[in-house]
Amino acid sequence: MPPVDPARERTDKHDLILDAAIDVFAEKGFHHARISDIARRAGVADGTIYLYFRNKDDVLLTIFEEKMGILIAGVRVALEGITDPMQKVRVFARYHFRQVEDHRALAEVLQIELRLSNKFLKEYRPEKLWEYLGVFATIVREGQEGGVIRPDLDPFVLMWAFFGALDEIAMQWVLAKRRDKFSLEATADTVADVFIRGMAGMEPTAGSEPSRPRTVEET
Amino acid sequence: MPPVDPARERTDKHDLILDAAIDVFAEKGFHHARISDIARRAGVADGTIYLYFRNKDDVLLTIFEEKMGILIAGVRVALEGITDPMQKVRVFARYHFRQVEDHRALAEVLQIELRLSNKFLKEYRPEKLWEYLGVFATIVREGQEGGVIRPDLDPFVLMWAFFGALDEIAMQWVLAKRRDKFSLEATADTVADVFIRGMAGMEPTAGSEPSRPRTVEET
DNA sequence: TTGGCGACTGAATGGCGATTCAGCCGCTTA
DNA sequence: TAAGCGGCTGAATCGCCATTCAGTCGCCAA
Repeated sequence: MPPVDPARERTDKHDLILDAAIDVFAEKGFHHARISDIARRAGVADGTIYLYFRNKDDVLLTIFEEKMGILIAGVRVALEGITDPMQKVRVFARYHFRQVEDHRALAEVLQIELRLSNKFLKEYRPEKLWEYLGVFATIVREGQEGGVIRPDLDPFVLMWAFFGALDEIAMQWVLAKRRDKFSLEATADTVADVFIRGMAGMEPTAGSEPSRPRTVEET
Repeated sequence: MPPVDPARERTDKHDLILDAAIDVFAEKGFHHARISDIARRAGVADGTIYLYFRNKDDVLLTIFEEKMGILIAGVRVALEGITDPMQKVRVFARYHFRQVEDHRALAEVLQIELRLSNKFLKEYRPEKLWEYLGVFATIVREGQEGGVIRPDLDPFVLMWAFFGALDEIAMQWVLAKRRDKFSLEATADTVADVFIRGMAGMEPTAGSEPSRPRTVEET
């Protein structure tokens, strides 16, 4: 029986190639990955990839766009219903690291390979990344409006600093031989905790509980 | 008159090529940079580069090794004589950003291009980077021993977090079209300040002033 | 003056792998 | 049954550079 829905079939192959590409890029790096490697892993012919993507760069770009879109949607859901900005910071950190943990190969590609060339960092403006980071900047701004975060701190600087911290740690985790050497979740709490204390501005308004951060060691 | 010292002459060409390579890598990216580009900019023949370096990768690696060595020596000098760990954190951040500002092309190469492939992050262990970061970890450890930094924080996690924060901000600065859009020095103070407060374990010793950080917009 | 040497040159080589495209296959429709 | 078509194939092409190496140049020592 032929595929009931050709569009569905099409989508399948598109995803099949992307997933294969994530694995191959993670394993060999973008430049050392051959189109034929991706094709073989996806179980299609080399030429088929060009029916779905303009070229090799386009494959990488598409991975970024599609996966970041999922990430952004996910973090918004994770933050839903939380009102305390400080708690939001902690949830953001945990969410970020959980994604890294659950999608190791993807994390590797995004972290290492996307920083790979001018193509992706100079010419190409990663809107999706900004959108993701913007979620954090918004948390900071809300915290400042609510009086729990010092108003003299620039939300954008904090956003970059926080993301940089998470990203660097994730990078080390990804690169580490023994992935179990340290727990990303505990680390998320440590980082969130340092930022929370560092950003805290004044006595929290009565009613919004202080949400004392837990540290890694603390029980 | 022939060069008095042949070794000196040799060194000159070695450096000439490295400096040219830094410019070219920064401009076009490692993979799009051609050996002939470097040669032309250095004013030597293509083949000459192979008299001084094993291959193209070796040129990049050498840039990293040599320049990181200078960076490490420099930060140690900058920290000399400072005893307050918190002050050291601030000086570290300022030093880091000053280097980025003063050696824009180099910063671009180290930040963007060194993250470029498995070659440099998986197979190659950047000892020099660890040595540089280790300086920060030592500051933290000393602060913990002196009782000014909470002892429950892992120095290595802090080290990565702090470096990640600095690095991400530097990256944004390097990528920014308008380099004068924000001052790296003011930003250094903001980041250092957040970390200092975040790591602080007890009432600051009398005498160490809180040093309110400036924000980007603030003049 | 000649021979030899080290530093340097830059055109030619060679390999690699992204991209192309002529054609196949299986299904649908007339 | 035949013609048409969309999706797919994968071997051949082709451009791009990193790397090589035969040869040049200037200098010195014999």
